[in-house]
Amino acid sequence: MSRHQQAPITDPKEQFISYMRGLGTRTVLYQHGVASTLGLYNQDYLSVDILREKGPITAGELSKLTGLATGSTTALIDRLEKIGYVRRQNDPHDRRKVIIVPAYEHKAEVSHTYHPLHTAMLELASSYTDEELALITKFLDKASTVLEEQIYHLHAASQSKTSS
Amino acid sequence: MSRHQQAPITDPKEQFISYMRGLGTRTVLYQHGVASTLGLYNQDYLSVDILREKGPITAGELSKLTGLATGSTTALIDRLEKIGYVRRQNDPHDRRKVIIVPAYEHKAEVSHTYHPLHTAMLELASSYTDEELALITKFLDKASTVLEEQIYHLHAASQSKTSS
DNA sequence: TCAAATATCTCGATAATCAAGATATAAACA
DNA sequence: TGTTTATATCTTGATTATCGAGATATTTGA
Repeated sequence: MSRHQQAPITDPKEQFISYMRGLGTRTVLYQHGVASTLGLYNQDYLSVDILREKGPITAGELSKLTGLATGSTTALIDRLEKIGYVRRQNDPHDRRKVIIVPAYEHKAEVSHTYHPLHTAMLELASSYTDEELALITKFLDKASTVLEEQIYHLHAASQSKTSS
Repeated sequence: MSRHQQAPITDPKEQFISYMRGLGTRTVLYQHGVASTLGLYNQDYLSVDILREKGPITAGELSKLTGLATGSTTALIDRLEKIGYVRRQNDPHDRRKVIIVPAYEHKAEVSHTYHPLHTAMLELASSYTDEELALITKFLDKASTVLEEQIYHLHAASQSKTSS
């Protein structure tokens, strides 16, 4: 995906931001591609990704994180449960809550889709010194924190919009 | 979004990859949040993003990049055209082709959603020396290239799967 | 104890998306 | 030059994700 002819960015910080955006778009497209490869809808694959990171969470938490209505989340979980990617479990502390437990580790096709990017990223990491890699990793951590805050504010804004 | 209790990652390269994944998930969630704020479907917002980077492209190219069927792409373009985000233009070199021209720059609400993240990223960039920022920017460039290659391979695989 | 709040699922309506097909145009071939 | 094949985009009917409202069960707070 080539960039069209805009005014060339000369400020290093603006250039940095432009590359962050480019990486963002490719990330989304990559995830869509993996979802399609696995025969999953985009939100289904995103949920797999969330569960991979967070481990077992409630249906309601998944609904909040994905931004889906609770009914859509139920349907999504049904789909994932049907193909063996998750299972539902009762919460012994709160009988209203349903815990969604990831179960896709046993699914070879899931790790199979991760593998090529994993290898390519290992190779990219290998091109840096230990110090450089540490700097980059720390940067990724900080960038993630920035995005989390932005996501939080977007949600807060839509909450207050809803109640007004 | 906190990480659940996995075995702590000790290898720096594996840690790097883990943070890349975390950033990826937040990126997708952030984009969904912005789309929702703008009242756009996720694919609509992604298309705005693609057009922002690539400038005017044909309907078919947009279909390929988003992975949407051509009919869905037509409907998507209809929606964006309806709210003034894009306009259709004939290609003088090939009368079959329709060029999709971005027109959302005039839409204040679009730049308004970019603004908070832009500011936060400027601030993050400011915490680095010139050399560090250059290293990070170059890294982002390379990571994007890796993702592009992976996207390409995913598409190639699904093409060959289709024709078999 | 009762009322209010919370969690998840059910349900009917809306609309995105798919695949097949239609139509116009361009490229390739005889 | 004319015909056949390929390409580009839109149309169409079917499928299904998603929404918002509502139902039911459980928990919390007064």
